[in-house]
Amino acid sequence: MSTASPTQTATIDEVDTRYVETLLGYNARRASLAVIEVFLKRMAVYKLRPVDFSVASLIVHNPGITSRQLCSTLGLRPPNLVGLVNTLEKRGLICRRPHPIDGRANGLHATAAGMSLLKKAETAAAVLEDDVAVRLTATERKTLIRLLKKVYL
Amino acid sequence: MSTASPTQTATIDEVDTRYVETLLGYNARRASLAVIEVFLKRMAVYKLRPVDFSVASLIVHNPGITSRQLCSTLGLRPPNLVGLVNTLEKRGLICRRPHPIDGRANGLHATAAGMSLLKKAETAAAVLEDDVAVRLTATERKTLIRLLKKVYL
DNA sequence: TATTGTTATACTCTATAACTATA
DNA sequence: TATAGTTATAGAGTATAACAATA
Repeated sequence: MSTASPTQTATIDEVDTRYVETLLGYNARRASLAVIEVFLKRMAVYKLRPVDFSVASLIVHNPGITSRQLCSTLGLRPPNLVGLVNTLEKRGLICRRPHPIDGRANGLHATAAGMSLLKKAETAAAVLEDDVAVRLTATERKTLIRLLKKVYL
Repeated sequence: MSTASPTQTATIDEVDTRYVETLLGYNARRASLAVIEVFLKRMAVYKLRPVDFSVASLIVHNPGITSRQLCSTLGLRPPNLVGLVNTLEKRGLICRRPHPIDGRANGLHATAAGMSLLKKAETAAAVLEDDVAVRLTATERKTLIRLLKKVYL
């Protein structure tokens, strides 16, 4: 009981976040945004947002991948991918080629410039992820990624 | 070298996602979106999006908290919080009261209806998080949350 | 002078409907 | 009839600038 004040007009000196911090969704979102924030700053020099980087990287590692396959893999809507691919193409990083089997589709391929940029970008990504995960040991980081996959895969 | 095809026109049967899946940022974002997707569906009955839930819950657990404190805690911009608080107030879930010390600020308080709704919503959140984390053991879930905090705190 | 809360507003991100060309 | 890619467009989310009231 003690000397309880009349609840009415309390002031909060330090916000009690204990409840929300028990939630997986809350923590996953906060961590995700923390990484993205650093990503945006560090990768600005390459003019690559997280989604651009994912798209370009998947094209590099999957020569001939189609837009449809990119959408399925990354959970994007086709109309929202068009602009991304157009921009990457205009920058000379990728090119559309006729699909060898399906006349409706285009195979997406990285250009030499695209492969060169992505190589640098992937190195930068590794560095920034090391920085973001500085409070985690190598083992903890592997564990974290393994457990995250169990949530969304 | 085997029978390598002229790289030019390959088709991708299965997308190779091994590289992006090594990235903490990629996995954190995918997991976050997976939880949010379920959250939106299950909490629609309470008309609470993740951000509404976080705001309302923090008000319940911190009677008299100010908008400014909510913004700092959740990483929101003040102009974007105004509408959220207005909506919660119009729904009769919270109320603004004059701040006991600072005449510029309002103390935010949950109404009886607000506390009642949040009690139900927090129960529903616990259930949906159990479902989302069904592939994780209780220990793994605790570990996951602990490691996520190491990323953003 | 600095801060809280607010309005107005712009920008980005995401979603839906509908069209074309091909399967 | 179904699917890949695209266009147009609407909606949601997030950002900055500027103002009144108070510290």
